[in-house]
Amino acid sequence: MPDIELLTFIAVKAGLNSTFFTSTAKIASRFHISQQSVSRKLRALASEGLVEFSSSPKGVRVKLSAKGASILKSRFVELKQVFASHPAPFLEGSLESGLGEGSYYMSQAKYVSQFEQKLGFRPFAGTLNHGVSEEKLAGFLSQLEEIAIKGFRTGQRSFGSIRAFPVLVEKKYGAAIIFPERSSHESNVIEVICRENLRKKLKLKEGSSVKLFSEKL
Amino acid sequence: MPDIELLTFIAVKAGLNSTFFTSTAKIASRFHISQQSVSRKLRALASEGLVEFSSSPKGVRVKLSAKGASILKSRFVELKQVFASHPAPFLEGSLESGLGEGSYYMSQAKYVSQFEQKLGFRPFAGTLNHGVSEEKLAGFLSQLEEIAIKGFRTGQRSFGSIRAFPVLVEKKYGAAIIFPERSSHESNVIEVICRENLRKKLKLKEGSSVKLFSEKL
DNA sequence: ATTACTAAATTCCGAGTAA
DNA sequence: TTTACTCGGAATTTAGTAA
Repeated sequence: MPDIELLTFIAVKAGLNSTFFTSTAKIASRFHISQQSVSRKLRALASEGLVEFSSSPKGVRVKLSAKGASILKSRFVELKQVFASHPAPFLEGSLESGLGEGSYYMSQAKYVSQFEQKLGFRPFAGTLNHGVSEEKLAGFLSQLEEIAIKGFRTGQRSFGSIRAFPVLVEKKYGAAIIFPERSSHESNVIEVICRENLRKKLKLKEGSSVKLFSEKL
Repeated sequence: MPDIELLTFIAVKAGLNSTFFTSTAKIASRFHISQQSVSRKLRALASEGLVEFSSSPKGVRVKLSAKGASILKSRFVELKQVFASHPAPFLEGSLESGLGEGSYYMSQAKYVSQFEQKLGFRPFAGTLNHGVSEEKLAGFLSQLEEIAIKGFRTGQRSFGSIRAFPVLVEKKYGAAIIFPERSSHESNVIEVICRENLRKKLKLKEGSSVKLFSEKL
């Protein structure tokens, strides 16, 4: 595998189209490796066709090749995908059947009172199961406020903490995506608690499309 | 030094904020190295504090740490400097003779309908062959949006995918530079598909100078 | 001052395998 | 199925130098 570190260094110093004159020793001290290694690595990049390279007792002259540039470009595009993505302003999903574990939480007063206090609404007893794309979910969640709902114990059992992300269903109805403590975030199905009985109010049935919006609009 | 390849892979898969569940064997086959090496490298990333990592007999769960994200971010900024610096606002070239392979594509309905849908115009049947400097081409392309045109099969043969980069000819006419799947990008001659018969409209002849502009003006 | 060869030291990798 | 340990061999690095 080509030494991307060094290739990137050359690209930054020389740009895409110009040559760059320096010495292997200078590059070596920049990377805290030996002069010999830089010499070897430069020749390796050249033999792979990633740079044009010539050396003399005066120093080395290096230039990115088209192939080298295209390798770096593809890495740039990858990282751009990570850092420069514009998170969607809403998350579209479809209603799934089933009540989900969440319904049970709604019956626990210690959860409900926290929801009321921290989310600003008292949730309807049922929850919506919402089928979404995992990838879009991650991007959408990253722009939401995260609210911690504490766990507690009753005589019988312990209830774990819950992570809640406030959203607006169809830009209107106060709601929150909830993740019980140990859930992985990797499901295609998320649970949504709502102020009202949205299943009725919006006449939802299985497969209905539902959009969740960020509250920051 | 940390394994940036793997770190980038994790970033692309998991994004900045979510966890990613997979197995060391899957990652291994992606990179063509052994399962053992992936295991070792993941633990190395974790011990350097670049990822949060846990493993079980079910698989591995990985998440980028803040430190890991910042390392990738700095590499992103470096590459941005290289590719997004001062790209030429246009690409000048000269009309070459010949029809090019592209003309044939224009006769394939499955390509044409995709062009129409994704590029926003139905291309004229002919293509322009445009002689340009390879170096300038790379820089110019880097600032353009890239649109994927999918390949397909007919009874007789298969047609590969095409990469298309929307441009404006002479700041006016909707067009796109196209690269058939296996072409190398390293030719001096690129093919341009246009909304109209520019050869007539602009009274072009062989050797005529033509300027392609980025659509983002 | 350079680059880069040779050889020794070091690191890295993966097959085999336990848990 | 998993992960990850051991260990022998492969690959990489660098010190010492020649040119």
